[in-house]
Amino acid sequence: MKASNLPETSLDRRCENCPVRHHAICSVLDNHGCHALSDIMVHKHFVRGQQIWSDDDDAHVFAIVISGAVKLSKMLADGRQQIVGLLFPSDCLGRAYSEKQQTFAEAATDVELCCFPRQKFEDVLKQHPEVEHALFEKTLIDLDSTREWMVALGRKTASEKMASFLLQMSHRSELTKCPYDRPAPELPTFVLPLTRGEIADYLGLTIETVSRHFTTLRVNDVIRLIDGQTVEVRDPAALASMAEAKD
Amino acid sequence: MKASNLPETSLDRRCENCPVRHHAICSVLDNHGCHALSDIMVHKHFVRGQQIWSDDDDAHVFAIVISGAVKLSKMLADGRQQIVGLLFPSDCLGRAYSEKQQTFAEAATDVELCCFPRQKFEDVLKQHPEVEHALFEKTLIDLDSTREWMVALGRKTASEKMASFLLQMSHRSELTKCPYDRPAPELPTFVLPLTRGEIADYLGLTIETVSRHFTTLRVNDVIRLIDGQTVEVRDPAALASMAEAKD
DNA sequence: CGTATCGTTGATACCTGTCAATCTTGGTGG
DNA sequence: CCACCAAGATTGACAGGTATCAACGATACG
Repeated sequence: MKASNLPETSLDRRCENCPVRHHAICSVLDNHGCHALSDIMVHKHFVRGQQIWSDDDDAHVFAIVISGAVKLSKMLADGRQQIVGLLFPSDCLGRAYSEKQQTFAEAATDVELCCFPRQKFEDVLKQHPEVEHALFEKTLIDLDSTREWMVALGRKTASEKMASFLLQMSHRSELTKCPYDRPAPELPTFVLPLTRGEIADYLGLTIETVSRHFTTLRVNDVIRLIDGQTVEVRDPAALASMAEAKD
Repeated sequence: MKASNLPETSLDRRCENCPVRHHAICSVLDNHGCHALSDIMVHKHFVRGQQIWSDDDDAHVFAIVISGAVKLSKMLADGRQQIVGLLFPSDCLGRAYSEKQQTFAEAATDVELCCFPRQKFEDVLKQHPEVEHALFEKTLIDLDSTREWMVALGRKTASEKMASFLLQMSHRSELTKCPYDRPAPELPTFVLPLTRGEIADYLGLTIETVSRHFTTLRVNDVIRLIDGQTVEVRDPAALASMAEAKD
């Protein structure tokens, strides 16, 4: 799908009502200090598959994910692709202090972003060191999880990668659920934000291998595929043990 | 090799004479401001193979690499290992703002470190925002190169990985050479800081595969192995083209 | 209802891992 | 000085996991 340089709607949404107000880096600001950000903020919507920026675009935007999922990817000259990061609500999007983006960014689902002009955003970072510090800590956590994923890419088998991925998605979906929504112990269920091809690009596998392992997990009753995108984890313990050791 | 909790010599070295003074994060401080760091600094030596900290150690040390190479790695329960980062002079070592290390750190060669107690180092970061900013920018660069390496782990073939690794080592060695040392155009030559097994753990391959590809590169006259650890790149262009596309 | 996209399944090939033997190198001690 | 040994590196034979190529099925959409 094609990118549009000037994406769609621009809502005037108040920070006080923002669903990620208390989880994103702006949580270190009080409502007054938050004006520094809200003054330069623009909300934008992207539809599934829409490019947010491309590899060699100038890095003139910085954003916070409000809803949906964004995939960061890199490509080799011959088209092989690797997804190097998945971003969910409250995560930050964009490379501060660089003139160039180093990755592609694409909406994996429909996405709502809180966007800032990068230059102005960096001015805010300078004026509000506590925001820069929050962004720094988030970056350190990103680096930790990126390194964790390197172990999967370099050392895990296909089925271990699949199990690790499904666990990761399962945990991520728990975070966004309100605990009061699930009073009783149910089986973890979530909607995959990626197609089979994207999962393959995330795991360093092919579509066919991903599909085959979905089938294996299904026939072994570890998961149930409710509609191809919706996964119910029927045996969380099995999935967890598969993530680190061969079955 | 075993770790020693209190590594060896503690030199009293002046920052002014430090070989990484103008490349590490302390370069943003003038000689006066540098006292904040030098007051809490201790130089330590580690021999090749010595553990600097282990996976579940408390993160009570932060350091700058002065000489040598450090490998950061992660392990799976069954012993499979993945090197997630290589650190060279002027690079930073240690996880700020975390109580726990998330990786192993081991001296890949004999190493000299400029060590700080983490808590005191974080105090310096608080008092000198320009140092925290420098560390933040270094962390962003780390994240960029980590993501770049994910592409290699997930999507490149063994020979592409080998070529990428050798190019990376070649470029890194150029950085540490004084330009005046090599007035004439010579073939790039460098000493590998890693054993075959460590290279395998970095590339997500086995020792045997690494060794076979070294042999292939040698018989194709792309590289020359001077003594097993010392590599002369006889055909840099071929190496560069191998790094991204199958031969 | 045709078409496009995505996903599944099958047959086969090949790259890399595994297992094992041999070679090289460096260090140690008789 | 040389024999011996340990660790690392190389090479070979073989197996297996994943990629590749291809066909088919499912779903959504106009």
